[in-house]
Amino acid sequence: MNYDFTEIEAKWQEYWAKNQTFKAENNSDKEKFYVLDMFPYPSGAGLHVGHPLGYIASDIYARYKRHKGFNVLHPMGYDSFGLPAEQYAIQTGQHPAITTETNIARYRDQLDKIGFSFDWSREVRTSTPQYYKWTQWIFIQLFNSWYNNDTNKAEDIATLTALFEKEGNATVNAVCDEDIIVFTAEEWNAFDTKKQQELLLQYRLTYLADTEVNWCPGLGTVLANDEIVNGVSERGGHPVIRKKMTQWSMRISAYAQRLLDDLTTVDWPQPLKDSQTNWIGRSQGASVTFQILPPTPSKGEGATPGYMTGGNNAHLLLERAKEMRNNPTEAEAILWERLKGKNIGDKFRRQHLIADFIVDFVCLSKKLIVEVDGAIHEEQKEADQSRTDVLNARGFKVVRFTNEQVIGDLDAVLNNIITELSNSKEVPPSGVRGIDVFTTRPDTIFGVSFMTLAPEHELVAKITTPEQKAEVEAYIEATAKRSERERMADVKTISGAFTGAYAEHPFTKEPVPIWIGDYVLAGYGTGAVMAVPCGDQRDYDFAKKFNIAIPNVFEGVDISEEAHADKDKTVIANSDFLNGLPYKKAMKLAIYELEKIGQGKGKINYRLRDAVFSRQRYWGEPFPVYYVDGMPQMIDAKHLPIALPEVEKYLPTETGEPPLGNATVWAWDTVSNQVVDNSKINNTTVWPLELNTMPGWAGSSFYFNRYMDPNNTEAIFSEEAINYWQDVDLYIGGSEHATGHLLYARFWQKFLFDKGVVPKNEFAKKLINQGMITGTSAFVYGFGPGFSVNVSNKEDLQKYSEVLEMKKYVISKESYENAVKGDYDIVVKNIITNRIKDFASVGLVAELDSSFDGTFLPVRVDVKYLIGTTDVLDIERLKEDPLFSFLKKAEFKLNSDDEYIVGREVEKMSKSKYNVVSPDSICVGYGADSLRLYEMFLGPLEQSKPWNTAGITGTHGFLKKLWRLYVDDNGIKVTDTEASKDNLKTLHKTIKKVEEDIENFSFNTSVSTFMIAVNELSAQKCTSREVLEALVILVSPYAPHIAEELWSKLGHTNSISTAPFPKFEASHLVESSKEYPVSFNGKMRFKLELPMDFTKDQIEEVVMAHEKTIQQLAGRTPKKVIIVPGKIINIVG
RNA sequence: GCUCGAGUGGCGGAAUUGGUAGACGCGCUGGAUUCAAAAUCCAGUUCCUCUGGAGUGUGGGUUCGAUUCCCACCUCGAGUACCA
Repeated sequence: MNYDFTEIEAKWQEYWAKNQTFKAENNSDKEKFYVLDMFPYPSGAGLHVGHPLGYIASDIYARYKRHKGFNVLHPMGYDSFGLPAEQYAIQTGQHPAITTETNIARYRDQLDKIGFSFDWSREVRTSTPQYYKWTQWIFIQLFNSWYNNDTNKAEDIATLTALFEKEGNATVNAVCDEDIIVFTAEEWNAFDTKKQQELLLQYRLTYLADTEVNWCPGLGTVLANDEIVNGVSERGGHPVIRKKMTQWSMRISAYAQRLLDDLTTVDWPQPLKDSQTNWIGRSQGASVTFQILPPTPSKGEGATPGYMTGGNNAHLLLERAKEMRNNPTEAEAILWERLKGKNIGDKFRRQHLIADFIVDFVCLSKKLIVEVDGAIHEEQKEADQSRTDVLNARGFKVVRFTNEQVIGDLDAVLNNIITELSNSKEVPPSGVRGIDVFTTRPDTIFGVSFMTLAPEHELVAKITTPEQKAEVEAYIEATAKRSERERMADVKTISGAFTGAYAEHPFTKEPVPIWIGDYVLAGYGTGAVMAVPCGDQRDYDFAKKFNIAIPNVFEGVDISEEAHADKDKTVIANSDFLNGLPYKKAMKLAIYELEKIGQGKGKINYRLRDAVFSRQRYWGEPFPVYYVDGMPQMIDAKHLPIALPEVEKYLPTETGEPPLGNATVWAWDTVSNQVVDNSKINNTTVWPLELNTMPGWAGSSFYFNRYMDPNNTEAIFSEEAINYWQDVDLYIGGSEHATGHLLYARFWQKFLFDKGVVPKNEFAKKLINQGMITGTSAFVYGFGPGFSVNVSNKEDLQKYSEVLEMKKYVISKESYENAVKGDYDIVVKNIITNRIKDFASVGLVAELDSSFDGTFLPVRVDVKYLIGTTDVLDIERLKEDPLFSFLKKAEFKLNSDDEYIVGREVEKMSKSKYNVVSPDSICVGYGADSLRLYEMFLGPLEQSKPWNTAGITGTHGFLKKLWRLYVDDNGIKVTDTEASKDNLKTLHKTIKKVEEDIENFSFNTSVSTFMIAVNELSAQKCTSREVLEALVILVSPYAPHIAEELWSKLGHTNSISTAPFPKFEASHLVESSKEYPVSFNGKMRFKLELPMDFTKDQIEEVVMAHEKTIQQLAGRTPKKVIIVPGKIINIVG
């Protein structure tokens, strides 16, 4: 009986499916064990052999744990919302749900063929309403929560409103927006509902806000930071620009510290932890306020600061303002005649830039804006209102007059303006406000010799002096033009400009010049730094470039060449009260002193930003949100799920709204509590629904919990289920999820933990990153058109290309390698000669052009055209493939065996490199068990390693050998004969090693161990049931099909999957003698068999008398003899 | 640049607390079996100036003894990108 893997594997896969062998019970007396694979996105390309690597490892572990008596949860499902299906839908019109369904079916088919022990009754898909009902549910929970810093956890929003009602927000210690206003309980209670909702949004854990987002025009959506790689989108590689949009955000920053701290409590790979630590980017230091000095007469000629009030786009609007000034309307002209100079007591300016608006007239000292409008339309009113709001926010009062008023009754208008002017208080110069900076080195505060603001900093326009205005504006314009990518790529060029303004050093009271420079990022900290050139290389370089002083505040440190950024062993000098103190003490004291004068305090800063949660896409979870007067409202959880609506097309609408804007049935009826036709929107009971959808990471941030009770329709999961399964014991997946999925999932888990929904603060105890399997591409080496030919007319040119077309050559790798070195072998020389003859035959004079480097060209061919597992190319089949039609006429130069051997090179496995090997073809040729063993055998799980199909004959051969140990031509040959000592020794050695290996996730070495065991037992001609029955259980996690088959042949009627793992007994490994290695000066020279119970002295006696020892020593007397009984003998001398 | 990981035969890799470097497999070579091939089995396979010697990226160190520990450097891979 031969090992017929095809039949065996089909048989057992059917058996497992039919008997639900791997169904996990939520009620069990057994100890639980949860093994999880990272959620796959079912892509259209299907699996290649690299994908199942992690699945095989986790499956082995899951099966092992079942043998060890655990109740194992080992589920699988699909993260099925996502961009590729939607992109495909846009191109073809095919509904993404259909594409997704097809892809999943293919995935499932491939997975089934590898024999995984998944509990398929628990399968989930993020794109089904039954699943995303709970994604929406969690979103609502986040909306209804705020983060209380005092209790250090998320709490229901009701506890916050209760506080507001009682004592306002002054005493609330919450994670919230930066720009909150302070209000009392009375004020809160007096606010209307809309105002209250607005204020609450600043506290909610998911909130709607205007945020600078990464907008990707190519994909028509915003992207999270982790979805951008090198300044372009991760998917598709489209450019990304910064844009301000109203978006849902997740207040993940509230959890920054806990996400960092709890990394120490999980057993995850260090590089992964490092990358999260990095991403969170905690830095401890102080925030320090520098007062801005009023301009001194010598510097500013008495000019009042605060003249520059433009916003970020000032440089673009200035031209327009000039133009408008030159072309005033009639009413504007009349009014300006009366306002200009100081005709009515205060100085007015016209067509002045404030924020991003050009206002008609402004009195800066009184912060009064006068606007003259033409005919007023309804829409214009709305726009004007929002403009007024912005200006009000900047402290300006806006009065409006119509053209008619100005022309008709100018005096009344002027009186009105004079009244407003007298009402408004004198505005203090902006100099009294300070610049806030964050620094990690408050100990070096006496080394500050300048300050640098980001060019985008809002203060820049306010403090720049008239003298410096032109330079500063030119610089801002120049940096604005540089794209984000350029700025990132070029960190060497130091640039900046002086604002002309000065700040006051908090301790020395010395003036500190304020510069702007693009090495300061607007998005980090406060967008401003106190520059300490002696202690920071960037500040140092900047100071050198612009000739700014570099005071040294370090004792005994030379800073003539570069800054001294070291903290340890640094002693502070030239720093008043900090003199002589080491770094840590100086830091504490500096903060203490800053606090004393009210100009600073200790602060911890995080790089982690709140996560943008809106996507302008169709194929994602809809938000359970509708809008009343522009304020978002949650739909009650009992009406979930809010199903994704049907749309005509999957593109943004003509007005630029997200694809859901195309839906005609997408409004919320608050009476019937259902989604209704848009035509019913009446803004009283029927309201518009949210048009954005959720990002890809929403559904994958809690799926591991949903698997515990995936079909529950009443709750996200039952309490019994979550309390039994608790968390994931082993999580296996790729390292590419380090800062995306794994950070967001931890965030949601902590939130759900705070809310008492889950019992564990972290969802996965142990995590392993499996390495990549790379492909081995196949190359042939073409001989290109490296000839210079005298071509004088069109006809010649025609002939020239005909000759080139007529014959193409593919040379061997050796010929190629020599040829590129300029060393032409006989084959190449012949080709050249023939080629020249060919040209001559049509009357052309040709000559080899050795300077042309495309003469010899490696070309990738598909690895499926290699014969068997060899490197021999099947030229005929290759030539039939239209993809390789360019080789159709090529003449392949064969070797002496009449074969063409391709060159191989290791590269990433990808379709475009023609090196993809699919698991299906391996299963057909060698079987799933061979594939499983081979994937493990390739090398350590965590490392990346190249795939080479040829090697699979090794594990396949092993399985055949294993089979023959149990079965011969007459069937099963196992007997009840007693096991020999050697049999037991081999068995128990194997049990010990395999158990240790699995526990250490060292699967490659246990495959070797099996091979050794089978080799030994075959040599011993072992037929003992006792030994062979144990062996088949050991092998079963790795090669489950053959194990089941042999198990049943051994007479068992149940599945092997829960058979108890054999118990290791050390007694079988006890040896009576040891073959000692005898070394001389640490080099092993010969071996010596000695009894185990020999003492050191006995060993020394025998060894010293040994003839080989005498020969080695050649008369010398050893200085020392090291003997470690049971280990080694080393003779020194 | 910074952080992390890795460098061992022709190839994938093994060596558990510092104790026989190259297990196991691929490939290759030779042999057996066969009309022949496949399959299977047996033997060999780190290198060299080969009764000996050298050798785990390079150079140094600690040790009786180093792939393993320490220092410096080189190469490759991954992550990150002016984070104050």
